[in-house]
Amino acid sequence: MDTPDLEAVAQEVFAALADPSRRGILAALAAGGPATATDLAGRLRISRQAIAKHLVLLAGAGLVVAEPGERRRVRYRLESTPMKVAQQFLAALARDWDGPLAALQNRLS
Amino acid sequence: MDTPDLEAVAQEVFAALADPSRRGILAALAAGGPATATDLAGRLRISRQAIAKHLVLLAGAGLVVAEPGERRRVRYRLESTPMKVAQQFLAALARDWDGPLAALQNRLS
DNA sequence: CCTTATAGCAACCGTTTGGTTGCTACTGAA
DNA sequence: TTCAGTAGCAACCAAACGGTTGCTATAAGG
Repeated sequence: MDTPDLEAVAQEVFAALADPSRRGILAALAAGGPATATDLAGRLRISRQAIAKHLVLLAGAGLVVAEPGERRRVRYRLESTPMKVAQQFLAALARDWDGPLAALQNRLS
Repeated sequence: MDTPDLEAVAQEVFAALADPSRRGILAALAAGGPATATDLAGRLRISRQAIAKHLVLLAGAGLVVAEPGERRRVRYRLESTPMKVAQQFLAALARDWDGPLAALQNRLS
């Protein structure tokens, strides 16, 4: 209802952002724009397959979308909306904690 | 650059919040106030030692602080400040992604 | 003293995870 | 057709993770 699968999205975003390699991929995409797994493997020091696995996870979390391009190339583009959901989740959590009457109030906006 | 050790704090918070048991512990603390590991083990369905390990990790992330009480009891209390840091981290990330100029600005290598 | 209840270690175990290597399939150019 | 480049799939491996059981130590109450 008020908390649909917001927690599920937040969990996936947290798990995705908890890994340094994944954050490196996201940073590379943010710095250089959409790129392929092979391209990303060239910039980072891990193999293309490892990148591909991370991209699958990131796509599962919605942080990245696959854009099939010409000549069998697949470019990945950043998507910021799930991160905003996670941000709201954090804000709601912090709000509940800071209220010393958190146990009494159960309302969510 | 403009990313101090903010990323380190964010990583620990993300890793801590990615686990359902850990979120359960935090929810229990938010609902019932500060509690001991033994007390938490009674509410959740995992052993006290598992709780204790999670509390060590949560304390490492700063999400929880240990308060030694009377009779060798140790109560754990929530701390929301590191979550606000992670929130800022998410906000900064989303801001960079959404700005299509960010790619050009960071392309100075 | 003895009992009770708590916290802190320390192994141990099954599963997950991050990463590698190797192979196959498809596309476009020489 | 052959070749170079890229994506996808599948094992495989070492390390980390979440959780358990078992033990020790210490503090208060009988």
